[in-house]
Amino acid sequence: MNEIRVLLVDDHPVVRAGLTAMLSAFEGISVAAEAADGGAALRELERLRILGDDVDVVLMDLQMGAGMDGVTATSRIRRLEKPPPVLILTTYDTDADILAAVEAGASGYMLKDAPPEQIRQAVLAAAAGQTALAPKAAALLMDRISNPATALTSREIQLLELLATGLTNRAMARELFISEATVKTHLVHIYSKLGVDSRTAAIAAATQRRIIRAPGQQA
Amino acid sequence: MNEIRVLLVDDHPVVRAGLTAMLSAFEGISVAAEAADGGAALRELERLRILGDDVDVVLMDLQMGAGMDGVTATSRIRRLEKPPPVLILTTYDTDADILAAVEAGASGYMLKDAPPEQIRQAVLAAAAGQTALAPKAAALLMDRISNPATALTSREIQLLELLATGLTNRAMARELFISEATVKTHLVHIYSKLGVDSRTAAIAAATQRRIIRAPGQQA
DNA sequence: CCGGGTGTCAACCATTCGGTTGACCCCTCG
DNA sequence: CGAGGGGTCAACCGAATGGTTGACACCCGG
Repeated sequence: MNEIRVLLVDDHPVVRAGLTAMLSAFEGISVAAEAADGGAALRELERLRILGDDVDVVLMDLQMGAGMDGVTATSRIRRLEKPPPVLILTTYDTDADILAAVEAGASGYMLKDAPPEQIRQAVLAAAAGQTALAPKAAALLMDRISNPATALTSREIQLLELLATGLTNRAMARELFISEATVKTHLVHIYSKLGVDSRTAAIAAATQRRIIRAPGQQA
Repeated sequence: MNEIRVLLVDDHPVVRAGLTAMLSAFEGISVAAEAADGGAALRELERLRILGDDVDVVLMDLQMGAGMDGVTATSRIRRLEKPPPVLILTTYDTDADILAAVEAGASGYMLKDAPPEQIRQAVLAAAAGQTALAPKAAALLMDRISNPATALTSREIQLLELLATGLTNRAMARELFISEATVKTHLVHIYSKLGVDSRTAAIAAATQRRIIRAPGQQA
């Protein structure tokens, strides 16, 4: 059978080198190209397509130091014609990251500290059109379905992230291009879902449950 | 001349593979051993010493999924007899990370997104007993020396910790057996020292600089 | 002994925040 | 097509917060 051709997207040369070494060591997998950010990834895909030389799986990091981030890149890729499956391979497993990735159209979510064999399995699954989820990611999505009442929407999580950076309602409104009234509405919903009654308590609860990352934990 | 022998400490197999591939490609550098966390690193060092086969540089990640973290491991290593230089190679460049690493006795601080050549230079510098700092790390240390006026009092830190749990001023006052007025006074001082102007921003700033620990952030 | 930092407290005021009600649009799913 | 959920917005009110000024007591070190 044909080799599975992978496009690596990660801003760290070290990680790209590691994945290249790791994946190339496996039978049936080869690294077709690398990119340091989302924009470069899209250009690579375009270039390879012109060569009639498509990739079977995109292996994408979420956090990029600069340029287009992984979520944006994933949704862009998924809007191409006949898009390749995008397998997220990242460091974190917070609700916010997982949800954003899945909503962007990722077909899998793996963590970088996974053993090589698991990463290989995930690449094979993605190439076959299946999904491969890290346990935390799978659990989160299951919980979403069974218990959507206490689940925050992605918009609410987005707000929560801004909240945790210390922004005022007005600043968040400007950031999200919505009115201050809407921000307050969202906050009320967030409070009730988290069982708190103030913004600081919401931050505490959200970081505690790892719904968001504590500020400073992020790139 | 002799090869520079490196001990890799990183919890991600992917990163270890990448560094091994990258460093081995350079003339004069070889990877003597790998470890997945601080404890394993110390055991590796011990083992290699018994074999009379010391390493020249320890390349250490700060964030470990489990086991001894990089800062602890660094200070332990530096307390050995004739300790090898420890070069931090990590993802983040927050104040707290850099300061903790330097205080633990690291002889360098590099970021994983650095180009291979810079990493090579840093390893060579560390092996030669010199220091190698990423630009942001260097800038931070300079700033610390010139501007130490941002130190919080222990009472203020105490308040900050309560603040991060989401308490109101009244609740903090009750907790500390002081009046609400005093709480507000402290808060104003905290704001000015942290360069913020709201409680949520104070939490963000304080967790970012690891003046306090984010609630529930222990992994 | 006095200056300065720390911790404490009070009164005041403008702003923001928390919470509610009600409303509209859009999409999806039954 | 209708119901429901998500997202958006507005107006309102009481409560909390932020910001200021001024004050007092304590302790340390010059």
